[in-house]
Amino acid sequence: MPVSRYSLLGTRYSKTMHRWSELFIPTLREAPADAEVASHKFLVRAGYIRQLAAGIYSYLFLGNRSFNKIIRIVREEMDKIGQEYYLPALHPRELWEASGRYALMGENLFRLKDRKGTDMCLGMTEEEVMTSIALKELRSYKQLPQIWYQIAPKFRDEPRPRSGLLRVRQFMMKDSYSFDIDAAGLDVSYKKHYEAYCRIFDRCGLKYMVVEADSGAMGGKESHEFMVRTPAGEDQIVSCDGCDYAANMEKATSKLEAVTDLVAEGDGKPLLVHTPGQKTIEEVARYLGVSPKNKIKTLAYMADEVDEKGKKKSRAIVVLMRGDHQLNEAKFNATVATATRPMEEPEIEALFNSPAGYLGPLGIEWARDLKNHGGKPLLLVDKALEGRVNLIAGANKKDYHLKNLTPGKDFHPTAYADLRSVTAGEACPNCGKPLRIDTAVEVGHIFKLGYRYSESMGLRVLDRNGKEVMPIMGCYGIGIERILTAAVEQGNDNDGFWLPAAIAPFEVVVAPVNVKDEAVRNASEDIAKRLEAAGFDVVLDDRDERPGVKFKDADLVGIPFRITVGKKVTEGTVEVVLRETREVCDVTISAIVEYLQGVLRRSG
RNA sequence: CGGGGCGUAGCGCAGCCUGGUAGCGCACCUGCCUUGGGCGCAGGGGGUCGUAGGUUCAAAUCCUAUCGCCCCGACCA
Repeated sequence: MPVSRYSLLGTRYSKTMHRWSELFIPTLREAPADAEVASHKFLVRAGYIRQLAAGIYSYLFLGNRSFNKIIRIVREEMDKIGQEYYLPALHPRELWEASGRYALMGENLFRLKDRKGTDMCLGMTEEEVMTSIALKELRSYKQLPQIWYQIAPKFRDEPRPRSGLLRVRQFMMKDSYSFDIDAAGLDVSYKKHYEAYCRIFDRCGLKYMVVEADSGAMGGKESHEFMVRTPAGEDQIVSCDGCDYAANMEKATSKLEAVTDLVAEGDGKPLLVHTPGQKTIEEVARYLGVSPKNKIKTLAYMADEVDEKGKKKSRAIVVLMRGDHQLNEAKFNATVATATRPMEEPEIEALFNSPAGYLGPLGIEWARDLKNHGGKPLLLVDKALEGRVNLIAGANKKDYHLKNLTPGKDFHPTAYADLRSVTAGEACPNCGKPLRIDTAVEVGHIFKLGYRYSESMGLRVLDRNGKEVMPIMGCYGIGIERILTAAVEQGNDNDGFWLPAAIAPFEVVVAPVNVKDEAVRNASEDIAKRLEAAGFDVVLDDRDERPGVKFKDADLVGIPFRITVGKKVTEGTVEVVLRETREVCDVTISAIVEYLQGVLRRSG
């Protein structure tokens, strides 16, 4: 069977040759006005999707075919490492309260009531459901490890759905969960996912990169994101062309060039200097004739917390950065493990006894420890300031700054932490070459969860000594429509897009130039049938349309190969057109199957 | 949630300021014509002007409310 070729690609959709004239492929000459990004415009124009509501889309014939091909690849690879489940999307409130996420997820969780008035919600992910199964069923270390997954719709009431399929409210997700007896086991499950994900994205034809990611405030240890570079993306990733370093902005670091510290003035003690009207870092630096690198930027935040009794309390958190550096709020929030907001003017006055613009770390009693802070304000200092001397900061007095400030000597930070956003061109922490920053779409995420759910939901098994232990978990996600979206973003031009053959709705479109010409028509039918028999997903454009119409549609809808059947059939020849390069090649009709198999093998 | 924009035929838009017959291009239907890049000619169908209320002799147009969609920001295990 020539189908053996398909063990290579493994994407054959169904054993049916489709005739364009009988299909519903509503292509549009113009994109809807509200589409901004390329993938959104083209998927609508190509008749893949139609919008139902903000962030909610219907998949038409072509879209669904591509979608199913992606799912098939994901399923095949996941089946190699885990077991597929099918879990409900409709969850009882209690389940989410058990994990503490009912409150945590806030407005992003879709909530509804059943007829009896019972609170329900729509699943955003399935940690709770999977863990509850594990909770009821897993008893012994002998049953571990387990990897369970599903491919099912997820619901998130996003504050702002956008960019077509990139950020939506209902989407298809492959989510899997691993349960291991110990951290070493989790390492294995994690690695299996890492490798499976690489195979999945490779087979889907994506040019992706794997970046170190922040595991957030969830207490996880290790996390990687699978990213596809595209200007349409919402994430920023930092990477190095010189080595394989790559991380997202929340995690990225860089090697900083050494800074020349100022020489102490006077007796070396903090020295008050008059800086009338000079508020910004730039103004002060220029006024004093120093570089912003020798200045301290003082940022004031509040963490609003609610204690067990429901009482609100706010804690002041002050951050010191090098004058020319930007605070990364994700790093900051991860460090303090809570949500924060900038201080308001009265709060600044209350803590510093000074107007904004002249803030500094002196004269305030800071907490000694991040956890046991005793209600005192926290002073977090960015690592770039560690070891620096004779810096300049605000004096907490209008129109005055202080010179000769040395952290650890003149004031005592609660903690040093990496709080800085890397900027493009800084040196790679591994090899020193300049770093680049790109926007990207996150198509997959693997994450060592740890004991977050085992603990909150009370998951225990007996180990080989008969002792109760908490299994350790990992969770792993892939956004199905994001694969499609990223593929479209990755391959498009003015006329449309081309998908990698493995995820294209059809691999080949056979386009007879004139269906009223009997020789052309017969040859087209013959070619389409032979390709179909050889295992290709093929569509025959048998519409009685002018060639221009067929070519335009073929260019638009993402099919990677076109066979144009025209006058040259009388010589026994047709044209094979590669959509991506527009390379055209005359091929003998009798050799067409072998030819395409060869092309596919090279491109696939 | 803050800021901005838009809802008129399937799609893209004009008309609104200055109230008085609802229009254009594409798509669609019929016929003829044409057949290697959205061809041409002729004829034709299709719109509660997002919704509700108000002002007016008269509202797509002015006023109020409301719903929806898009963009920027905030948010995003």
